[in-house]
Amino acid sequence: MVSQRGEGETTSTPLEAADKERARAIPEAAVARLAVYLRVLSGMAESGVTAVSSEELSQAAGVNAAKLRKDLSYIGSYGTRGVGYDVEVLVSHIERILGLTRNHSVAVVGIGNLGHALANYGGFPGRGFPVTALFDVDADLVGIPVGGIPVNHIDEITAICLEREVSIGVIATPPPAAQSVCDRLVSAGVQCILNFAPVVLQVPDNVEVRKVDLAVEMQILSFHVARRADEAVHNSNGGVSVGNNGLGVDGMVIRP
Amino acid sequence: MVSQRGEGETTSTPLEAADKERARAIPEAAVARLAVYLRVLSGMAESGVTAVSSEELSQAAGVNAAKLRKDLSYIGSYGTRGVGYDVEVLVSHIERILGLTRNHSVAVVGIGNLGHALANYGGFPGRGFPVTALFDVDADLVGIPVGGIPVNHIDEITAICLEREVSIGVIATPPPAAQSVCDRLVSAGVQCILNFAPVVLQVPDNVEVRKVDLAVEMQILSFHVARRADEAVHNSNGGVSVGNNGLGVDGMVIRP
DNA sequence: TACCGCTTGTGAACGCATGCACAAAGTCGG
DNA sequence: CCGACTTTGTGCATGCGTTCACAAGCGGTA
Repeated sequence: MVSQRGEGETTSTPLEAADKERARAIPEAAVARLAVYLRVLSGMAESGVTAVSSEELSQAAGVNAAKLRKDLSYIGSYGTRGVGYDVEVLVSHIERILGLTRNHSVAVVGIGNLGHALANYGGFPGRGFPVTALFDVDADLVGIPVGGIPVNHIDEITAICLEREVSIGVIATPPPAAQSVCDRLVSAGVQCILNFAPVVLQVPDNVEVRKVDLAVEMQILSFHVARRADEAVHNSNGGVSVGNNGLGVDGMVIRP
Repeated sequence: MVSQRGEGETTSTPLEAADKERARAIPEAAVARLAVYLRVLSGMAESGVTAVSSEELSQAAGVNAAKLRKDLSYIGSYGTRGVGYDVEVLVSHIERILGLTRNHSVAVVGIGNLGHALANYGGFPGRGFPVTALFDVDADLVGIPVGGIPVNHIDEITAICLEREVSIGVIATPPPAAQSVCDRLVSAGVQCILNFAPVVLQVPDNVEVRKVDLAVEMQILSFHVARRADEAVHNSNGGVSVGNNGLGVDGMVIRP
C-alpha cells in the first residue's frame, strides 16, 4: 500500500492529477518547511539569484540538507543533478503545491490589540491572503475601518462569510468568546481556522484548526530556561541539590 | 543507556534531583501539551473542580487519553488509581516542571502593531512572565509608555537586558532588523527567543529559538484548503482537472 | 565522444512519538 | 474483611519523520 509515490513518472497521467495524488502524501511537517523554503527562495529571487544548491538553501532555511532534498522530493523532481535547483521553478512549484495560486479570503474576528495588528498586516505577509472581513462584538468598533477594511458586527458573521466566500477564519477574541465564534465560522462554511485564543477549540472532523498560543510558547521557553539552569548546577558541581535555585535568577528586580 | 527513567522510585535520591533528571527526558512535544493541560486544569480549579480523570482531562485538552497519561507519567506518578488526579496537585507539579515557579523577565523588541499587542497583554497570559523592557529604533516612540512600560531605544538593549536579567527576548520587528536584534539579545546573555519576524534566525547552539510565523501558518492552512478542494473534485466526478480553480474562490472583491 | 566531478533523489536504518491493551493499585459497597 | 469495579501507569507494537549513504544523472572538459 501507500502507493509508492511514483518513481517511474510514467507520462500516462496528466500532471495536475499526479500532483494532487502526491499532495496527499506530503507529511505535515514537510508542508511547514516548504513554506519556509518558499520564503527564502522568494528572497533569493528578489536578490537576483537564479540557481541554488540543496546545501545553500538548507543552510538559509536552517535545516539539514538531506531533509530539504527529501521535502522537495515530495513535490516532484525539479532539480538538476550536478547543478542544483532553478529558483524560479522551485518557487512556482511550491506555490502550486501550497495552493497559493488561488486567493484565500480571510476573515479576522476580534478587533482588539491583536486583531488590529493582524488587520494592519495588509493582505498578510507573502500575500495571496486578502483580509476581506473584520468582526467584533463591540458596537463602538463597528463601521470604523481598520487597515482599510470596515468592521462588521459579529452577528453578521455567517452571512458575510458565505457571501465573500471566506476560506480562512482567524480568531483573535478573548478566550470565553472563542468557541462560540468558532462555531459560527464553521456554520458559515469556513473549514480552516487559525486560533490565537488560548482555548482548545472543539470542531467537527472536516475542519482544520491551527493554533498560535503565546502562553504555551512562553512556557516551553520557560521549561528550557529551567533545564539550562539545572544543567548548569549539575555541571558546576557534580553534587546533588545545593538548592535547586542557586543560580541567581532569584532576587530579580522586576519593575511593574 | 538513557537511564530508564526510574520505575523503582528508590527513595535514595532527593526528590528535587530526581525531577531534574526526569525533566531532561521529557519529549518536546509532551512539554507543549503539558502547558495546555496546565491551562485546562487552572480553569477547572477556578471553577471549583478538585478532581479529574484522565478521560475528562484529555477530552478537554483535545488529546488521546493514553497520550495524556503518558505525558503526565513523564513528570511523575501523582494520580490515584481508581480515582483520578487531584487538580491542585497536578497544577503545582506541572508548574514546577515547566519552571513557572520562578519569574521569567521578558523583553519585547519592536513596538509596532504586534509589539503593542504583546506589551498590552500585561504580564502575558498565565502570568509569571512580566514584561520588563520594551525596545524600538524609532526615536519618536522612546520614552512613551506602552502598557505601562516605557520604551527604550534599541541601542540600550544590551545594558538593560543584562541589568534586568531578561531571560526571554521577543522579536516583533520587521524582517530586516530581526537578525541584528537577535544578535544583540544573544550578546546580552538572553538564551531564549520568541521570534515573530518571518526570518530564519541564525543563533549559537546554546540559544533556544521558537518562532511564530503567521505566513507559514496561513500557507499550511492554504495547503489544506487546496487538498480539500481536490478531494471534493475527486469525489464528485472521478475525472481529471475540470480546471483547477473551478471552485469559485475567484471573483472575490477586495477593498484596499 | 568519453571521462570526471558534482549534486540530486531515494532506499534503508534509525529514533521518536503515538496508541493499544493490560497489570497494578486503589476505592467503594456489602 | 473481601470482592468487584474503576482508573492509573506502562511495556510493547506500530507508524511517522529524520538522517545517512550512495547510486543515478548531468554538465563541463579534453
